[in-house]
Amino acid sequence: MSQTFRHPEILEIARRDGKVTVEGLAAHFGVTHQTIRRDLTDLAEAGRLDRVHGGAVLPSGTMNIGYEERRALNPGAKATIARACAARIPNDISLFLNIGTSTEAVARELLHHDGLMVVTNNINVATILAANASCEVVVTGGHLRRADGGLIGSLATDTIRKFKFDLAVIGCSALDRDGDLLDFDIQEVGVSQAILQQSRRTFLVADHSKFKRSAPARICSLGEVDVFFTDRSPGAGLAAACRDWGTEVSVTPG
Amino acid sequence: MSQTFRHPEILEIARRDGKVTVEGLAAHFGVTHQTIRRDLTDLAEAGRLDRVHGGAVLPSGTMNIGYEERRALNPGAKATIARACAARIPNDISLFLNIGTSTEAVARELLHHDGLMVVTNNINVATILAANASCEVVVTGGHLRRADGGLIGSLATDTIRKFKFDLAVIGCSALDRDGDLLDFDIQEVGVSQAILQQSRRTFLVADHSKFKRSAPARICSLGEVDVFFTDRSPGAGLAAACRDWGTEVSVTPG
DNA sequence: CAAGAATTTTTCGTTTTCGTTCCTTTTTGC
DNA sequence: GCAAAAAGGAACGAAAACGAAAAATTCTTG
Repeated sequence: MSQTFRHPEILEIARRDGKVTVEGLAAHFGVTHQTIRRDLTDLAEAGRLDRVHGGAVLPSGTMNIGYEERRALNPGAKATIARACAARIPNDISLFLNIGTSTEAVARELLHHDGLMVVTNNINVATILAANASCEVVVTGGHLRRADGGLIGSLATDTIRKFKFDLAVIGCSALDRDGDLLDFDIQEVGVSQAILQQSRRTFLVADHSKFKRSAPARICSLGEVDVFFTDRSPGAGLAAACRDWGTEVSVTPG
Repeated sequence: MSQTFRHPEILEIARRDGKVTVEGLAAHFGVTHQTIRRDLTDLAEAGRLDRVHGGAVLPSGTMNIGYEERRALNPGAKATIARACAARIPNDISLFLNIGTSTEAVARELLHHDGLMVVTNNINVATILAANASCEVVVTGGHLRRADGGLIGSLATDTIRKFKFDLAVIGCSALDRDGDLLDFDIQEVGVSQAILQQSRRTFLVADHSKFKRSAPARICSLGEVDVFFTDRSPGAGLAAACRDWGTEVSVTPG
């Protein structure tokens, strides 16, 4: 099979959106439908995509449906936040990425970084970063939470305690008015706290939908975070609190 | 390979833009297309870039192409062996599945089992079994080997030693005439040996293509395996040896 | 400076890609 | 069901890209 510039990009789009259309790709690349069809046929033959009428989709798709839907939520905002975050991550450092769609988006933006040593308890992050050959990927052990591909429990925390990271990039389920990072799962909270203990700097990535939600378990305060990447201003009260804490807030509207 | 000053810069541009064109590079360096083509050919041969018509792109990186090809090899035979193996695996036990396309096939056949507790150092197995809601999946930690999605190194062996399995289902890279299980990677051998130590019973799954190949590192002898699932008879000598060892051989032609 | 080596450019025939056309298959609206 | 519309596929020619080898240039090194 011959190679084209378009193939890798088509796969990238497919991974991002879960599907691609002949129409959309033809417009995107400025080529005819026939050319796109040929590309999709090639990729399908190589088993990289499943062909459907009008386009193609990712093969198999074992992942939880709810999770896929959640991932499709705010893709633009998430990607923008992730890009801003990735831009502040230097090459050649050790890095932790935890569970969450936002951190997965960061992983996707790190595909062209060099010399990273990434530890993660998120099986999706591991799969994404496997594509970056210059990146060493370490997976913590743990019980697989099928809702989101997270690895949790004592196996995960034990492994994390064996490392010391230059930087941790974490997500959370909710962020309340007091500036507390919250999560639904107490086990995941334990993992997150272990991460914070073992890292020199901490970035939080969370889009504005997290402002409104609530969750039962407290991870830590925003004050313990070095930079908070989001897509909308968190409100006057929280902004003032962040100034006091010395927490930088990076707002990049999607 | 000739070392021109252009090579590093081409790679830099490729990493920045994700791709490079013959046209663009020729203009950038002020040389002819032919010269750029030679550079790209060199870089592609060195595995630093993937050549495409009109230029080159960053290596696709995703799970080694060789792995995808390997998975596509003998799919029928692998599935048949896996089915025979899965039929001998009871419900409600603890189970280890290690690295390899054959064990992945077994995982696929276990999707309808009940109450399993599966530990694996294979990220693909974890993804496959995530679809089985009645199955608890535990992932060992470890360094991600992008060639096949395996998790290896001391993190993996340490985690394995924390468990005791009712059954281990393992694959191997090669199986020689003396009945020794072999592998290419010494680290993976360490993991496999740890698995054998921690499990009460052991199943080996290996299609006949493993009979002809060789590999440098020895895992163990077939004698330490309880049941050997394959698709062709391993030959008179080995069959006799298995009888002596008390190793059951299950041949299911694909 | 000159011979020799290495690299680049030029040239030219071959291969690949891509748009166009025409027709078949699948989906959709009634 | 049936017909219109959308998508798919095969074939062919023009244009672009490729690769090999000869010719020209640049770079060593004595």
